[in-house]
Amino acid sequence: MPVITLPDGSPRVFDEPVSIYEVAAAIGPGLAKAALAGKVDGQVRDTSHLIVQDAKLAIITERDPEGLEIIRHSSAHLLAHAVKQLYPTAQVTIGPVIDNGFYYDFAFERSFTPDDLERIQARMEELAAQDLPVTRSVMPRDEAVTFFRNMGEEYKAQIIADIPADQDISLYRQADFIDLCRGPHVPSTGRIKAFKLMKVAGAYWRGDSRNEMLQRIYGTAWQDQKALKAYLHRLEEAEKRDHRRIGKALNLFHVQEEAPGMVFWHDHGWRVYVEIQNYIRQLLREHGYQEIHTPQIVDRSLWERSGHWEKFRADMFTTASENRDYAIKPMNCPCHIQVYNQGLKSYRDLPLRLAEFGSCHRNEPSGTLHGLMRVRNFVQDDAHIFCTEDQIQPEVSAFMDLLFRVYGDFGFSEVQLALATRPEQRVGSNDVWSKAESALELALNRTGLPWRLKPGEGAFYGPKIEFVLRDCLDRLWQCGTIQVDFSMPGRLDAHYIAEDGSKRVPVMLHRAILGSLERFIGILIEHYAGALPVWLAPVQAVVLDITDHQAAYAAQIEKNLMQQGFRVAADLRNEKIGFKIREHTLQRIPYLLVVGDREMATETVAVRTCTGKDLGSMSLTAVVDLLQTDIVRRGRTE
RNA sequence: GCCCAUAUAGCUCAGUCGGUAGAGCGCAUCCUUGGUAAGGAUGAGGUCACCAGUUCAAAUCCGGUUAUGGGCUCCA
Repeated sequence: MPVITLPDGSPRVFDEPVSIYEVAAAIGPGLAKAALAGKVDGQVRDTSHLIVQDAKLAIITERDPEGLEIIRHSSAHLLAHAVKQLYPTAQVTIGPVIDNGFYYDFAFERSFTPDDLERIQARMEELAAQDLPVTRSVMPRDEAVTFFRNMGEEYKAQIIADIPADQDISLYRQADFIDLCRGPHVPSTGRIKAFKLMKVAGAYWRGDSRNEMLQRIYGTAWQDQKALKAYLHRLEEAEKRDHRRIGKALNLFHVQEEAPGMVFWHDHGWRVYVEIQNYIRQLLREHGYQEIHTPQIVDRSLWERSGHWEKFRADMFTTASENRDYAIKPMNCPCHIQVYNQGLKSYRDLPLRLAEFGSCHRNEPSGTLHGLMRVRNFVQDDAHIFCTEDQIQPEVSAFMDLLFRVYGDFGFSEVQLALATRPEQRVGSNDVWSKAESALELALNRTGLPWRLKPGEGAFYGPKIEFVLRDCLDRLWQCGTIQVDFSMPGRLDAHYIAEDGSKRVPVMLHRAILGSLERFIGILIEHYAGALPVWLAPVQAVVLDITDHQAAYAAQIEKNLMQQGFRVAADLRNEKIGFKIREHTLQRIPYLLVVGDREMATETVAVRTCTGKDLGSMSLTAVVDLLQTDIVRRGRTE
């Protein structure tokens, strides 16, 4: 006599064990039709699941997040079903749910082509239209291994063999297709109504590059066609924001074959770069940092002592001259320790904060390069803080204050924080690790913001905090970091004389707010869709004459604003005003200053914004105020 | 680095069955002096990424190289 309690608290009494479907049907035929699964005492189950005892039950439909997840999971099965029908020699492996969709990895003797994808999609649609019932069964583990091995599914058999022997294995069947799966799944294939196969890609068996390469088919799935269309539309919008496309359209930078992973910055892109650098430079100076500059090419002996030559040689560019080997620096810290080591340091010198916009090169694998986001040559807003163990917490807190200020100035209001703690392989005593970890924890708690713990994910040389930004398309970007380093100062003989006269090794904090400037600019371009705020815009205003009667007046305004430090240009071409406005609007110039005979007579300009708003005529002083206000506000909307 | 795809004019892209290359935008010249997202005419511009091969003939078919794109892996 199970009593089922529904989410609104109302009880339903049944005479005998009931399935979730039957409970839904008892509530109403509409709900029975909509039910995808049920949550029984917090556990998501198939609609066929039999409830024998009193339980809390929530019926899951496509409107619930769990419902959508089930649809995606079942879509992966539908994909595997279609592939097995069309290509019987393909072997199935795994097919999980991912953000916005699913994928399934197959082992197949040849590559899937885009044509195959179309055939598979069509077959999936047929199978969905047949509304095949999906049924669950259970089998002992060893039996399941034999079962799949007999079907020729070696990979599945391997997966099952890794499951503890005493555990039963659940299988899901739809028509002639049967797959190992934890479930739950939709009651029948007709419930999968909106999906699209997106692409084929290689993926290693069990994610290990030593294993064979499988073929992964990605798909997206939604509760209905409308949501699918909205998602595909979002993808198109994201593509329009692609920084590579905008970088070309706005003439910001280019890359070419002869320098893979390295950027040729053009005038307008470099203006943004320099503006950001100067902003950070000024801020660091205000916060007690010293800016230094160290060599890019350094003898291998330094990299041997730092440990890089042994561990990361393949990732460094090297060069040689007169029988000496050199490496092009992949990071600044070993050089910063060389600056620290000039002159004996006292505890009174600490904390010592050394910053550098150092050009670093890393020989990243060719397949990972991606526009500005993943490059081989980059500059970070990098700095190293040399301090005592007791100074870790105040330094980290001061850094975080600075970081939130910077992110705010760039228009990012949402920042996620995470603390990565000691990994298995590490240097330094447990005492020192505990001290550093609790210092970071304290600094995190001081912010009053939630943060996530990533146990074991710290570097071998110390724990770290990671800062992740969310952009306007809800994408996440890890930019900032602060890492405690117990290792490198000692390796490179950094010392200070403590209060008691003893010689000690300082702790080093590696820290960056923006990370790679190249990547950060890529993020900004996509975040703003190229329409950078006035303080960063390569050209802040363009003066446009209506006819060449006003050319001299327009040129004079351009010169005036330029002399006041603004980035302006004049467009005096013999073109219609509408044409010029269109062009500069597409170039995302924040303000267009139009001058005709009327403006010339009254010594004003007519101001139009990038978004098409007409601000009317105003004097040059008013324009300066307008620009100045925007620049001071930076990326803050309030 | 690995898997798949792609590479044609400055840009975005067509190019069928293998028969010596096309559009729009941009650029140049001329006309037009026009008040808030494209005025008109004419013209120039390509060793079809690179290297080899099949063929009477290759942008097109085969192989290789490089780069790019999407993933995987890596990320001090």
